[in-house]
Amino acid sequence: MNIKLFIVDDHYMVVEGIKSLLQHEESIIWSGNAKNAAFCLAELCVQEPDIILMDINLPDKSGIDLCKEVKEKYPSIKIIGLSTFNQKSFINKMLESGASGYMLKNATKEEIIGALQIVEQGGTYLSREAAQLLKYKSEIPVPVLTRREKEVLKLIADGLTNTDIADRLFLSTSTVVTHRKNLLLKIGAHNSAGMVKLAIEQNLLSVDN
Amino acid sequence: MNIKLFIVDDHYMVVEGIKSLLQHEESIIWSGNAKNAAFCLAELCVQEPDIILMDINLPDKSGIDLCKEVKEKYPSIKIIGLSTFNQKSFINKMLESGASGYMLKNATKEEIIGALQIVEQGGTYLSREAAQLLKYKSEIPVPVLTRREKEVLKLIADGLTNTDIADRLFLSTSTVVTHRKNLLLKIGAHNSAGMVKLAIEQNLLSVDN
DNA sequence: ATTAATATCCCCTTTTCAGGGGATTTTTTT
DNA sequence: AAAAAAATCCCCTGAAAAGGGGATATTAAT
Repeated sequence: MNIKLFIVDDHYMVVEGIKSLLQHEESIIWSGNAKNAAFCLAELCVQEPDIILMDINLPDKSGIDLCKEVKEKYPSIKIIGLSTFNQKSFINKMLESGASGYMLKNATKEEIIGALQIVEQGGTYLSREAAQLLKYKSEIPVPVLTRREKEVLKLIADGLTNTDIADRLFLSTSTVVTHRKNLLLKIGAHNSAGMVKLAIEQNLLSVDN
Repeated sequence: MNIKLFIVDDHYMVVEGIKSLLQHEESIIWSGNAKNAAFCLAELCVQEPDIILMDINLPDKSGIDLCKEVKEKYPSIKIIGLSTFNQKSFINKMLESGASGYMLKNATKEEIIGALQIVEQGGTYLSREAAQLLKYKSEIPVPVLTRREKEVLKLIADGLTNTDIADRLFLSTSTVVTHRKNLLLKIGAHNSAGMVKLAIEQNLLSVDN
């Protein structure tokens, strides 16, 4: 069974590497590649592949959002997330967005081919590392924060006092304190300093880098 | 002038991609590749390349440390850091460790070749993004923390109180408070919550993920 | 040996936060 | 419409942090 493969990744050397690794595989047909989400969507109008290897960090849109969009418009296309990050939150988000797999960029040629075959047959592929990560951390649920809680958390992490935050959000200080308490409970921290770190680790908060 | 090129990266598709992109370049000779620091060092005993493209996140040792080690043992080998991260701290550390350049994995074939030529001629290559980053943020020096400050910072971020930290480190609470004040000053934060986020952004603190 | 940097520790005051309790109103979900 | 969730706001208390000042001892660099 031939698999038409498409790659979305702004890392040319990754695209070229996969092409090269798979060039002698007769069951895999090169469908194309795109360096960002927009080009990918434009290409899919012309020709639908069977499987997309999709980098999760694209320059113009997250792979997670692109995955959702592709699955809505082209439900039969299967998607494998591709990343250097072995983080549960990314893995979960990709799977929840409709991806059929998650592969790290350290995958060997054999692993790539194996993943493609599993996914083409309707299965779900997780790299060894990804599977391991989900196994050990599956008992620690990531808390669900309300919209307001997220706002307050961000401002706490920016170093604002309760009074500052109240002014910023046009609230009473009491309200902010309540949100802060709820955040501490949900995130499982004893104080705000510790909570900021945990929130970042749980991907509840993003950092500039 | 022929350049003997060696690559250190655990991402097979990256290695293969670069090989494939450069296969028709007559001035570039394939010296070899290694998937981690140990294999790299073993290969260098046998044959010295002119330039090493070195991933900064290796499985067994950071590229920064490997860079230092290689420059000490083989001063004539030139090193270009290779990464998906465009972060000032990584760039600075690689350059300080003796690297002659920093390249992102989104580099085109032309950019790779250009980088190799510049570095082979004794210059320093920075990708556009890296150069841009250093330009705009060059006025914000990353603070240098003392050994003790780093210890205290870590424990603050773990959510410990001053008293807890003092007990942990066998110090007076006053001492911990002094370190905490100095950290706030150095990192430019108004309180501990904000400081934790800034410290992570400035790569003064690492997070589990 | 001298100087500079780091580490250690203290005083005081004020501000801020965290813990515990409570409630009503508004919005969303069923 | 009813129930659930979110948002809002308050009371009190004590703990903790932040701001300002100071100092000496130890270690590292010159």
